[in-house]
Order: sequence, then structure tokens, then C-alpha cells
Amino acid sequence: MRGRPTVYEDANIVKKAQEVFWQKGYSATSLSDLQKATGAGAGSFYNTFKGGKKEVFQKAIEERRLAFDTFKTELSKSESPLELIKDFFRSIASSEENEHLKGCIIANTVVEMTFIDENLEANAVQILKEVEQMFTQAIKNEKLKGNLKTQTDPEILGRYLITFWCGLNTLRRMYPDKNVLKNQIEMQLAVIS
Amino acid sequence: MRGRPTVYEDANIVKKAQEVFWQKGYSATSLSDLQKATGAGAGSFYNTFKGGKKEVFQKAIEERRLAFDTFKTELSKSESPLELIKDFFRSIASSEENEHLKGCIIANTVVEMTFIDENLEANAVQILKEVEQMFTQAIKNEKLKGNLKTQTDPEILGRYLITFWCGLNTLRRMYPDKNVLKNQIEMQLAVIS
DNA sequence: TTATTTTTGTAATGATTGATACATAAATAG
DNA sequence: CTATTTATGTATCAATCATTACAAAAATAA
Repeated sequence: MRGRPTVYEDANIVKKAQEVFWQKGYSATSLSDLQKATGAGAGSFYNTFKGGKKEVFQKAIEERRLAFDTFKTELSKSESPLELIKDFFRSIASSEENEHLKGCIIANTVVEMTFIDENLEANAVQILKEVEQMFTQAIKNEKLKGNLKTQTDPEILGRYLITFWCGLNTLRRMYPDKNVLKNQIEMQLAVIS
Repeated sequence: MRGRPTVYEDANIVKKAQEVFWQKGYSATSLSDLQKATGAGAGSFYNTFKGGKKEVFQKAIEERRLAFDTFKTELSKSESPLELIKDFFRSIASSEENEHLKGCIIANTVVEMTFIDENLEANAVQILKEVEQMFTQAIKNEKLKGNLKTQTDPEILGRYLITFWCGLNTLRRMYPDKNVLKNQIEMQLAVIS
């Protein structure tokens, strides 16, 4: 193939841009921030992403969706899917401080973009609903196997978990503390049993 | 008192600015947005608030803190404080769509400002902790009166409620729907009994 | 080699940002 | 009345915003 070789690959730019967006959100992240973080100048940046800042943000969100999809696949292979979900929540407690403060980029986007960008907002909401659906399905399956004592509708329990997820991502900014979070997570997961 | 009479009063500017900040957040709200919303030009605006945009935002947050304080006072006078808290959550379900989408300005601020402005962030976290403390205290009192079956530590239950509050304010953006929210709220409140 | 293609780096674009300068309006005090 | 004071409206500021223009760099194809 002809042409000057690519130094700043798409995937690498998205990865580094994601970190900045995750911390600062969409509006507060400037092109200058992204150029510093990725190393790419304006030339490379707009050559790679004709859609500019917004396209990179969408790609960063999309990458996060893929991470959730990976988990979904693991879940479908798991022998104890509900334990896998619970362990996912439990693992949050022992994150590093910076991870606590960052929260969830999808939940952050829902909060930030509601009155700013309809598409970005709707997309983030959609992803949260997919995660919720994943929770709900796992709970349904477990219930069919007779592994659940609770009589609560799996749909309600799925929404309970996505609500917890969003709440937890604010709680960990209030208390970026392993012990506090561990206690809260165990208490909330006890509802699903 | 001498001088041209004030047309744009402090309190009125803050009130109208709060609505914009609540919807769009701090970064995405421009001075131009605020001038349109309040009617005040740059002259009046900076004459009233020497600290500019940031000062108005702080005042808008402070006003919200006062609203929580008012609720706290009602709570201290109430004969069934826990029911008052529960009814507060229940009342959320029947908000108008716009209110659902706005969420909670304090929780929004925690999400938005973490890596943007240390002071605004810490202040918002502090307010959430005060609300949590209000929940915790009410639960403690109710427990002493023997009105609570659950053995769970009131401190954990207080944090459960503030976590729910933050999560609910994302859930209502996913489902700005009275019935969905009503079901979720009842399910989550059932834990406190 | 030369022509072609693609990426990169830099300079510049016009628009918008938050904030200031300042003259004028509109009141009261004396 | 005049002097003083305060609020307002407008023009303007420098800085930053996202984006574009474009020449040079660096590769391959012929």
C-alpha cells in the first residue's frame, strides 16, 4: 500500500481519548486535551476521524459497549452466571482511587448529555438498557433452575441492579474506600438470593 | 438608597440560572445561555456576581442545599419521619418528563465536576453526605422506637438510600415513566422496614 | 528515477468563550 | 437644581474553541 505510514492508529487514538473523555466528560474535553493525550496533531486527528471530536467520543463509547459484550459472552458460558455478576460488583470495591472517581463512562454520559446531544444520550441509555437486560436474563435463568429464593420479578431485579450500578458509581466518588464499598455492595447483592 | 434601581435581583438570577445549570451542567452552560435565561446583560451580571459564572453556579447549588435543609426541618417535626422519606422517593415517580431528565443537580455535579473543579466537586459530595446523614439519623431514631424489623446497621441503610437516590436519578432518564419508576421505588423501599 | 498516495505537522480559520471597560440611565442625597 | 451613586447595556477584550488548509514527509507503484 502506498502513502506515508500511519503512526497514530485509530484504535490507539480512541483508547487514549477514551481515558480523557471518561475523566472529563464530552463538553469539558477540548481538542487540545485529546491531542496532548494521543500525541496526534490536528492533521492526523482529522485525517483519521472526519467526524472530529464527536466521532471519537462515539468510538470511545462503542469500545466500552464491546467490553460489556465481552462480559456478556463470559456470562453465557458461565456455570454460575449470577455469581459472576455478583463478583463483578464485588470487584468494584477494590479498584484504585482514580477508577472510583472516574465512575462509569456510560452512566456519566447519560447524566451529562441529556440536554446537550440527543444521539449521544440515547446511545448511552441504550447501552445501559442492554446491560440491564443482561442482568434480567441471568436472573430469569437462575430462577428457572430454582436457584432463587426471592419471589420478586426478574425484570424488577434487573432494574434494581442497573439502578445500583448507576448509584454505586456516585457512591464510590463519595467514598473511594474499599471497606465502605465492600459493605454496601454485599448488602445490596443480598437482595438477589 | 442612592443609585439606579435594581431590575435583575440576585435571587432571581440565581433561580433562573439554576434551571439552566440543572439541565446542561456547568461546562456546557455559557454566559450567553445565562444571559438569555435571566435577561440580565453582561453589565448587570458581573456587577451582581463578581465571581462570574462559577459564583452563580455555587449559589445555585447552595439554593438546592437549602431545599434539602427545609426537608430536614420537616423531617424533624414529623411523627413518622421514615414515611416522609419514603413518600419523598415515591413522589419522584409522578414527576413531569422534564424533571426526570434533569435528575438531581447535586448528583449531576458530582458526576460532572470530579476532574474539572475540586471545590465544586467536594461541595456537592458534602451535600450528598448531609442528605445521607439525614437518612441515617431518621432510620436510627425509628429503630430506637422499635419500628424497624431489619437488623441491618442504620449507617448501611442510610448509604443504601443515598445510593438509591443517585441511581434513581439515572433510572428515571432511562425510563421517564411513572409506572416503571413506581414499581422500582416500592421494591427498593421495601428493604427499609 | 518519477509519479502517486497517504500521513503528518503547522499555521490559520472564524466562532465562541468568560470577562472587562466604559458611557449612559436612573435613582437619591444634599 | 447638582453631585453622587448604583445598575444597566453595549462594545470590546484576549483566550480558547473545533475545524480546515496546505505544504512537507514518507511510503509504494510503475
